[in-house]
Formats: sequence, structure tokens, C-alpha cells
Amino acid sequence: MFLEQSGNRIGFGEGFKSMTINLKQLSKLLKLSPTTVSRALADYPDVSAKTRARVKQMAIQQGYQPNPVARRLQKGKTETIGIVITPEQNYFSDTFFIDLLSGISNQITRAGYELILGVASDEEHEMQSMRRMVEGKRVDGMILTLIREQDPRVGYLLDRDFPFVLYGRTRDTRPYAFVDMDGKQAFEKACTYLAGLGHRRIALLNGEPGFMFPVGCREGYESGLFLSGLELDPDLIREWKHKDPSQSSYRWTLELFKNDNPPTAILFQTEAVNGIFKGLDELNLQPGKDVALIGYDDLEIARIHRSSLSVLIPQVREAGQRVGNILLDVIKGEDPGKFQEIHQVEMVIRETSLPPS
Amino acid sequence: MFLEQSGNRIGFGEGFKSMTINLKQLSKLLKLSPTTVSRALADYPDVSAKTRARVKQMAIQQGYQPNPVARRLQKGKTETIGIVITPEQNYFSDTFFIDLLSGISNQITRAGYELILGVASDEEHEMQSMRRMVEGKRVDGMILTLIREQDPRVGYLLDRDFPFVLYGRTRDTRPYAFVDMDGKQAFEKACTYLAGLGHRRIALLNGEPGFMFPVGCREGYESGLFLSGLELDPDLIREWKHKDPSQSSYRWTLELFKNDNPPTAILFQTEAVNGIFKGLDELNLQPGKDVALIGYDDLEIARIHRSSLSVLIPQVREAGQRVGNILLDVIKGEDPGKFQEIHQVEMVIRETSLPPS
DNA sequence: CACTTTTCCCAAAACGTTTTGGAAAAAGGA
DNA sequence: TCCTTTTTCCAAAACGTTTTGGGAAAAGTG
Repeated sequence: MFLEQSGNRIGFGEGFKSMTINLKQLSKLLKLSPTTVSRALADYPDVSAKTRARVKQMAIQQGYQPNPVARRLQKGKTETIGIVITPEQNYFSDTFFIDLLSGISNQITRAGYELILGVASDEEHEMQSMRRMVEGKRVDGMILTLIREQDPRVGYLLDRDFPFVLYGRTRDTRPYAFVDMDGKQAFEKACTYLAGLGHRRIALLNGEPGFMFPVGCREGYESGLFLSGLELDPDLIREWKHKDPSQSSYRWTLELFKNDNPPTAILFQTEAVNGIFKGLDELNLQPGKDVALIGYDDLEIARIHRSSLSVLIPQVREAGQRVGNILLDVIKGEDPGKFQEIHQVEMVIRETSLPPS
Repeated sequence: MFLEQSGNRIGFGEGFKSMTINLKQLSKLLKLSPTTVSRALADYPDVSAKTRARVKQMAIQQGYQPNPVARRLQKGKTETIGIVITPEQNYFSDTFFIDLLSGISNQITRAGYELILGVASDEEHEMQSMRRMVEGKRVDGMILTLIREQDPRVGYLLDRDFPFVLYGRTRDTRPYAFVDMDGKQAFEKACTYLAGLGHRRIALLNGEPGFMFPVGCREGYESGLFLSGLELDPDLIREWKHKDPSQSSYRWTLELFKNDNPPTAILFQTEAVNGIFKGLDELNLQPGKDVALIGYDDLEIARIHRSSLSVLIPQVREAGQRVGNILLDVIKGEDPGKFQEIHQVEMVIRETSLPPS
């Protein structure tokens, strides 16, 4: 029997009965020191090929896995990264968070890292949850999403040199790592496309200011107008509310068409699609036929709708994978300033982007 | 200066510069042993009120927080719970996961626990991700969602006495802890309500078999028909596909109305609403007026639609809170069989549940 | 053969807590 | 006063790894 006094209690005690073996037990089984076993498994050159093989085989046979908690203590690393999400501001697409988390998790797991999730109800709790992770030494790095123009989280982390990666960008001038979608290029592309079809009155139903992503969208929109030789008309720009994308975009849609010279096309974040469809419906305008529409993000509703929506599709999962990999590099000590990625956004033309009637 | 050779390197070394103090440093500052400081902070009775106060004050002043990794190693607990989600099967509502995670996180955080997230692409990876957490000693307990009728995860965890809680139920007869929504009662209520309005042909567009939740829905539907003295007509029951709720429900909606004796009302999970709306639209049937609709789950699209949808609303966040609390109790060693909760589902009548025309 | 180098292994320390098992000092009881 | 009890503190061990700093044996070198 390979158990010893300090071994795991097997077969008695309440709760979970651990079936696992630890390093000391494994080394006893092999008649080697824990040192050698540890080093054999870590492929150190100072253990002979023969014993290394023997150790590895036994480790597999016994199902040995190093206790991560013990390793973390010794290594002084938590092998964990943190992310805080805010349910209140779920203005994103139905699969956005799942896609992003999926990409992140996919990459960090293969490095043995864990992803811990904080949920915050508002901006204040968001900071609080992050500080708990950082100051409580619960993570080696942070991932930030839903970035604001002035984002206190970024300053906080920069100030203490704590590793982090943004999904998005902010206005801080110090170098930091980020992965962002090229919203500007996307909206520029969509805008020039519509202008190319002959549209002259193109509206923008944009996200609410404060957050960073509507900034790029607006830049792209303005640039697209300019490149197409169109005037910018402030009456054609409106902003929906994050708290209630559908209601606010519904109202703005009605507003837009009270204009003497109403738009023939609308650019928007797809989060607002329900409100826009409802508004157009009420005005007896048919999406695609009477008004061209291009949304930023693909949603199921956009695909299933009577006139399936033309969209700009960000590859969120792929971006998440990059975010994960970059964070691992930053944790390793690499310069965050090296990792500033802007990902292209694909445009998929479906049924709502015809020439003006 | 309170730093010593084995203290944290402050002000040099690459990467994150820890500003935090550890137990040894704190105890030196207080001219007490680490033992006493530790016990003072943990409110042991064998430390005098005076020193306890002194220790606590200094701890706060210095911002001391026990290193969680070290505590976990000593305590033999990870203070962590795990959950695995599957993006492929996101047939749930737009806020379902956020709501559930929010409730769980809310409760476990106040007990000092962490929530780690696994993301799996399919059933096999789901199991693999869970085994990594369980066998890799990365968590003290698991939370399971999207439960199947025969769910290998439940057997796996029961077999090794590992603490877990289900959001949902399965067919395993051994006692285990779960929190479930009373889908049966919900559908029964909706069905009798519609029957009470005079509907005689009530269809059920249910989730695909294999998963557990459609079972309760169907039971409630059948029971509702029976209580209302209506015959069950198999032609009025259809199942949408998890992989593509909208398309499949769209097709089934068209099918249902090819019937010589078509339904005047449909019960369904709100995930399928887009397909149903599209189908009805194509058939020139107006939701609420020509066909009564009650969906299970509240979605934004359901509220914003021209005829806002009558719905059954499960309190997912509250359920998540219970799941979190129960898991903490089970980890503490309490009998899982004691924790079997079935939560009521509220019915909210809006515009799509009128009497038959 | 003697001496150096290389190969292979290991004992001990360290990571930062909590728990165990006292022990000294203070207080109480006769 | 002396003995017992209570109060208050602490040294050492433990949790399970990895790293440090050798050291013995084997292999090369002259």
C-alpha cells in the first residue's frame, strides 16, 4: 500500500473522496525523490532519459496531476486571469459574451490557465470586483470589455503595472495592449457601399456616447460620407440608449422619418434592429425596399427577419483568442505596447441593401 | 523598514510590482507572531480583545489581505466552483447565462469563493472540461446547466461524491441537489388560461427531446389540456431544433397551419419566437389577433414586437442565487438530497393572448 | 592512474497561510 | 501563600509543489 500518514484520506471522511495521488506518493512508488520526479515531468535535462520515461509512464498510469494550488504558491503565480462582466449593459449581441469568452478560454486553457468571472451590476461594482481580483492576488492578469472613453479601470491597471488586455480601446495615451474591431473601417465601407448604390441620405443610429465603440462607428460614417462626396447632416445622426436599445431606436426611427428630407438608408449597431424594424413597420416602410439597412453585428433576428439584414460581422471568437494569447504574453513580461491589434470587419450583403427606390 | 529578505520585491523586478503586505510582515510590524495575527483576524477566542482590535486596525491600515493561494493550500480547499457552458447550444434567451452567472457569482463571492468558467464546443468537450476541473483539483464543486435526460455528467459526479448542483433536473434516481423551474406548472397554467379564453386548438412548439426542460413543458401542456377537457392532438405538437430554433420553428409554424383544423393558439419557448413571427407573417396571420401566443421566457424581441408577447417568466437570477448558496452548503458537507427546489414561473399577460376570433 | 568534467540524482528551503500542541503569565480559589 | 484554572500568546508543523545548491557516481582526458 502506497499511502502514508500524510496521504489523502481514501474511503472515509465526509464529502469528496479524492482518488488522486500526489508527488510524494508517486515518488515513493518510483523509489525516487520528489525532486527528481518533479524535474522529470518538467523535462529538465538533468534527469536521464530512462528515468524520465519511467516517471512519465508511472505518472500517467497513476493519473498523477500536480496540485495546481501548491504549484501556484511555489511559483508565485495564480495561473488565472479575470474578467468582469456587467449584465446591466448587455447591449451587445446575443452571442457576444459567449463568443468572446469562448475564444479567451480556448487559448488560456491550453496554457493551464483558469478564467475567473466577476459579475458587476454597475460601474462602481465593476471596479470593486476588479480590485478584489487584483489586490486580492486572485489573478495574474485582467481582460477588460465594454471600454469607456475615459475608463478608470485602464488607469488603475496602468498605474500599478498590472498585466491586462482590452477588448476595445480607450483614450489613455500610455501604451497598453488591446484587440479592437475596426468599426471605423466597417462603417466607412458600409457607408460608401450605400452611397455607391445611389443613396444620398444615409442616417446613423449610433450607440450612446461614453463608451468607446460608437466613436469609431461615427468616424467611419463621416469618412464614408466624405469619400462619397456627401454632406454630413446632423439631423441624420441619432443615438440609442444602452439601457434600452429597442425602445430608443424605435423612437428615433419614427423621428428620422418626420424629416422633410428623410433618409433612404440607415447604418446602426444590430442591437437596435428590433426598434428599427418596429418603427419602419409602423411607418409602412419595408426594410430593404423602402429603406436600406446595414447593421453592425450579426444576430439571429437579423437573419430570420422577412428581409434578412445586411450586416458587418466582427469575428468575436477569433478576437477573443487573440486577447487570451496576448494576455499570456504580457503576463510573461512582454511589452504590452507591442500588442495593439485592429481586426477587420467583414461585410455581408443580404437583402436590406438595395439602391434607393 | 518592514521588508525582509523573503519579503516581496518592491520597486524592482519586471512585471507587476506587488504593493501588498503579507502575514509575516504584518506580524513583525505588530511585534506579534504570525500565529496570533492569523488567529486575531479569524476571531479566535484565544486572543485578547485588545490585541485583536490592534491587529485588525493595522491590517486595515496596511491593506493586508491573506494570500488566497496559500490559504487554499493549507485549508485543502480551492474556494472555487466551476461551471461549463456550451456556445453551440445557446438556444436560451439573450440574457439567460448572464442572469444565471450573475446570481451564482453574487452569492459565492460573499463567501470568498471564485467562479471559474469552462467553455466547451460540444458534449464531449463539456465532459472533458469538467473532468479537468474535478480531477485537476481546481474546484470544490460544480454547477451544471442544460441538463439532458440521460446526463453522464451527473453520474460521473455522483459516482465520486463530488459536490454539485444542477440548474434543471435529470432522470438519475439517486438524490442530488437541484434548482429547477416549474415548467410543468407554467405550461399547465398557460394552457388552461388559453382554454379558459375559449381556445380549443392549442399547439405546442416544444424544445427538442434529449434535454430535460421540454419534458416538463410537455407534461404541463398535456395536463392543461386534460384539466380543460380538451383532447390531445399529436398533430399540434412539434419540436424545434436546438441548433437553429428560428428556422425550424418557422417551418413548423407553416406546417401547423396546413392542418385542416389549424390551431388558434401556440405555446412555445420564446427562443422560437422569431421563427413563429416570421411564419405567421408569411401566412398573413396577426399574432394575438388571429393566433394567441404565450412564450416561455422573456426576451427583448418579445417586448418590442408589434404585439408584445404574453410570456411565462422564470426568475433566472434568483434561481442562480439559490444554486450558489446550495452549492456552498453541499460543499460544507450537507446532504444534497435536502436541496431540491422547484421555482414557480410567473405568467405575464400582454397582447398576444386574446380569445379566439 | 589521477584528475577533470559530465551525468544523474537528492536534501533542504521556500512559497504564505492555518492548525496543533503547548507554555508562560495572569487570575482565581483555598 | 500555594495550587489550579484561565487567559494569552507562540514555535513548529503542515498543505504539495518547485527551485536551489550541491554531491556522488560515471565518463572522459591526459
